[in-house]
Amino acid sequence: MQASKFHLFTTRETPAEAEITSHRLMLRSGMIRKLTSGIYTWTPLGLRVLQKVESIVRDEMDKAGYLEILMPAVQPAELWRETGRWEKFGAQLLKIEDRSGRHYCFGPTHEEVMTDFVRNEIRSYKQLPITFYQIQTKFRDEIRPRFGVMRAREFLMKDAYSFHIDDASLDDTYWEMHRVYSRIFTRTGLSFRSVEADSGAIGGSKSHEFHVLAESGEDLIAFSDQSDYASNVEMAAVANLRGNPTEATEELRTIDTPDAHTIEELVNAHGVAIEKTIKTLIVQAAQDCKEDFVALLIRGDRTLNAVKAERLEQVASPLRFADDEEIRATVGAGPGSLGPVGLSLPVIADQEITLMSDFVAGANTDDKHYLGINWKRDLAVPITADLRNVIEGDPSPDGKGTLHLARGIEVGHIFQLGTAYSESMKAVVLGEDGKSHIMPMGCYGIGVSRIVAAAIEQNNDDRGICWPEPIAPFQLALLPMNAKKSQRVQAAAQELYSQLLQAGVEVFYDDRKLRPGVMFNDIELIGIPHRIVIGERGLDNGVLEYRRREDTENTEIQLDGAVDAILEKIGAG
RNA sequence: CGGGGUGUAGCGCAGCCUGGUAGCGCAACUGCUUUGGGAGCAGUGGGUCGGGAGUUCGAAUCUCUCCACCCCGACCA
Repeated sequence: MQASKFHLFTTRETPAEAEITSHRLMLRSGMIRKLTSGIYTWTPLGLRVLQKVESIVRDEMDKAGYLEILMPAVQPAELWRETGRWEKFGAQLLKIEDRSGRHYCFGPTHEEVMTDFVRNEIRSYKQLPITFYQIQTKFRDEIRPRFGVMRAREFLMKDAYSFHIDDASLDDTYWEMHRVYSRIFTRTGLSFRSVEADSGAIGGSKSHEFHVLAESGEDLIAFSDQSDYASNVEMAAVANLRGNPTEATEELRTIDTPDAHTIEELVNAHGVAIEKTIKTLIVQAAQDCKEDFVALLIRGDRTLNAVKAERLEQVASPLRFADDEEIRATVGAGPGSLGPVGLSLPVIADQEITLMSDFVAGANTDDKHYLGINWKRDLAVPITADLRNVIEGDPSPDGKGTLHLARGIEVGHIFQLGTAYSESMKAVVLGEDGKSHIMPMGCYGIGVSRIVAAAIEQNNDDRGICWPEPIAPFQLALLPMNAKKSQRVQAAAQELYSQLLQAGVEVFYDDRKLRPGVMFNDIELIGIPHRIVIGERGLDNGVLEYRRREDTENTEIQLDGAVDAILEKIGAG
C-alpha cells in the first residue's frame, strides 16, 4: 500500500472523550470514528486489523468443520416471544417497529433465529451433531457504552450454535470448541486465559470465558499458582473450611456507637479489629420464601459475591438489597446498626463466620453495637454458605496452590445451553429409537471487534500501538528519507517496494515525502511491527536500516538480497 | 434510571460572569525556504456559536425548553 493512496489520518491531540489507552490510540491512529454514542465507523486502517482477527476466527472455525451461515440482523418479535425473551431480555434489546406496526428487534444474539432454522432443517439424529456459526454485527443497547469499541452498542461478533442428540455429544463439542478457541487466541498472538464462568440467567451446566489479560480489564479472574484452576472471581469458590470456633473469652455487652454506621467507622472509633466484625446485609428473599427478606452475614473486611448469593434458594435473583425504609420496617433499626443477635429473619452466614468468636455486630437498635458475641451462648449457629469473594492469597479451591488475581478482558464465552431454547421452541429430531428428542444446544461467542481493543490494551507503549504480528494492519513499513530531493532514494524505495509486493509482504510504503520525524511518529503510532528506512547515507554503503517496533536500535541489511533478508526478519520467508 | 458536566471551524480550547455581531493552537490549502525524530516565513479557506422559543434596538453571552455527547453510581449496613 502506498501512503499517498491510502487514507491515513493520525492526530497529535486526543479527542476529549477517550478514557482508556486502547480507545485513545484507536482514535489517534485513525482506526475508528465515532458516529454516535457506542457506534463507530471502521476506517480502512482499522478495518484491516478487524478483518485479520475475523479471518483467523473463520479459518479455525472452518478447520474444525463448523458451517458458516449468515442470519438476519433484524428479527421478528414472535420468535422472541416463543422463548419469553421479548420481555425478559430487558432494555438492552433494541426494538423496532415497521410501517404497519409489526415489531422487530435488532439482534443482540441469535439463539431464537438459529433454533428456528434448525427445527425446520434438521429432522434426524443422523444429521447430528451439527454446528453453525456466523460473523455478524450485533446490537445491544448498553446501559452505558464506553471505552470505544470495547463496550460499544454495535459490535462485530462471531456466534456459533451446536445441536446434539444427547448431552454427551454436547459435552464433546463443548470441549472441542474450547480447544478451537484456544487455537484462535493463540494465533492472534495475545496473552489469554480460559476461566470457569457463571452461566448466568441462561442456565446450563457448564460455561467458560476466555480473557485477554490486561491491567485495565473490567473482569477479575483468579487462578492457582500450582494447578490449572482458573475462574472468574464471580464464580471462584472459597476453599472449604472446617473446625470449631475458639473458646469465648468475653462477655456479651452493648456499647453506644452513634458515630459508627459503617464497619470502617466502627473499627476506627472503637478500636475493634476488623476481623472481629460482622456485616449484616439484608436482601430480598426468593418468591417462595415465607419472609420478605433474608440476612446475609460476612466478615467486616470481606465483600459479598452477588453471584453466589443469587444462587441460594432463599435469595431472590437478581440480587436486591433492601432499602433503608424496608430495613427499618423489618428490623426496627437503621442500616449501620444491624446484627444477627435477636434478628427475626432467616440468616445465612459465610462459612468462616461460624468459626468466629468474641465478635462485634450491630444490636438492631439505632446507635448500639454488641461486643463479645459468641455462637450458641448468644445466638444459634446459622446455616452457612460460601458468600464472599476470593482474594489474593486464598488457598485454591482444588487444594493445590494459592490463588492469584489478574485483570482480564472477556473476549470469548462458551456455554452448554442444554434444552433451554430447543424445548420452548420445540426443536426436535427423530432418534434411533424412532422417538422425538429435544436437541441439547451449545452456544459459543467471540467478540471480534473487542479483540482489537483488547489487543491494544495489552500491547502498547508511550509511542503508540505495538501490534502482535498476526493482526497488524501491515507487516512492514518502508520509509524513504528525503525522497523529494533524492532521486536515488526514491528509485531504490520504489524498486524495493515492488519486490516486497511481489514477495507477498504487506508493506506500507510511505511515499508522502514528509519530514522523517512525521513518518516515524505515524508508523510507530499505528504500530507496524517492522520498518525499513532508505536514505542517502545507507545507499552510499549499500545498506538499509531495519528496526522492529519494540526496538530502539537499528540494524543494517545489505541492499544486495535485501528482500530475502527482510522476509527472514518478518518470519514470512 | 439517578447525580454531575459539556456542546463555539476537522481536533483541542478561549470568549459567556459584566449583551455591541467570534478568536487562539493544531490540522487543511497556496508559495518560498528547510529536510534523519511531529520545520520556518508569508498568505488563504473554513463557523446555522447543538436546535427552538423568549427578553432586548441588538444574544455565543440573559431566560425557558428540547436534543446530543461525556463522566460518576448497582459491595451500603
